[in-house]
Amino acid sequence: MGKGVRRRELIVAALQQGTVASQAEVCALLESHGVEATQATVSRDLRELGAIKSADGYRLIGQASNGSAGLYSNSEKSMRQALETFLVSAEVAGNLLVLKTGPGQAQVVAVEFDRHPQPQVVGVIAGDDTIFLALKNEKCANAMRDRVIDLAGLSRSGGGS
Amino acid sequence: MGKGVRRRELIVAALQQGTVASQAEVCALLESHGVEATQATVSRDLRELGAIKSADGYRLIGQASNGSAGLYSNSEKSMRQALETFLVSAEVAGNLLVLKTGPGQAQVVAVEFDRHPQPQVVGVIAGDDTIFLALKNEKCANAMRDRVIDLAGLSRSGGGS
DNA sequence: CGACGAAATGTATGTTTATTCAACACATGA
DNA sequence: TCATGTGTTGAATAAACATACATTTCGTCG
Repeated sequence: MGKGVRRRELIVAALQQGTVASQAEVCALLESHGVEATQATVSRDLRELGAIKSADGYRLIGQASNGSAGLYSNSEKSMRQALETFLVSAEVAGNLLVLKTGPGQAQVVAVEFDRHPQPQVVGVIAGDDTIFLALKNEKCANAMRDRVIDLAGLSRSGGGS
Repeated sequence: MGKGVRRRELIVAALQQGTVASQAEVCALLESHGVEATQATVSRDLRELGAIKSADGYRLIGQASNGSAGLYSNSEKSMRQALETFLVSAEVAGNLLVLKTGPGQAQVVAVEFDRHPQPQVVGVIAGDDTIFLALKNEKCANAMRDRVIDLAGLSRSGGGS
């Protein structure tokens, strides 16, 4: 687990610093920092990080306007804490991610999503013990579920049914 | 010089409308509008237009708004007023249309949708500042977003974060 | 410990995008 | 007219990217 985090931190740092033209370039950069990874892994990382590619190269969404982007920035601490404390389950339904918390705790968690907006999250609605997250598509929803479960420290097996 | 203008207009329109996943898809779209072009040409056009590609597909940065007049029945007057007053943004996610309002205003707007039911709207749920509209499909969702934005008098810029 | 399951990653390969190069269209000027 | 230059495009191809599947890693439980 920890190994991948370091790699993504490096990727985020690289993208924030200057533009990177290709995934191969990212691989080289990583290697120069002592982290080995193949293009395939970088491809997956970039998708997870919500990177976009323009004619200039890769960027993180909101990079220009918002200095603190990136999935693993320290601003995520409160998010993690909220999920660790309150999240009971996370399940995908189409492009919706449905989060369950203990009674009366949904708002607390939802506020974290409001506070740390992410591009692939289109909207959030919270009831008493349930949160609906509208994601851009089903893929995003699955990715977000995995991340949320990871942050909460839940096992990914349990799930539903 | 000027021949490709029509083609690029079509591409811009397509990108503003909804997500396009690949350049091949753009080619197909163009052909359906009677314009022939190969993937190579589309690749050049997209670079020229400053398009970016994310996991979701192609987008334009700095999208310009495109005014379009509408015909709206009298019964939609209160709807229009509510949207004009309260709507902040509207974004599609799958077959969902996610509307954002100011704090505490979502219910007011949602009530309008309840009051003026439309066949393509399958369901409505509202939180504090967010409304989820479930549409029959993604196409309906896009159409409804355009309509709502138009009624509210918003430009169709944003997208991004 | 060994077996198992989940997650992460690499390899190989398929898919998508960018570029090279030749052909064509159109304008200009001798 | 013909030669020449400029710009656009398609076909072929190279480069870049994504993904299916196999492998490794790591934690957990007997």
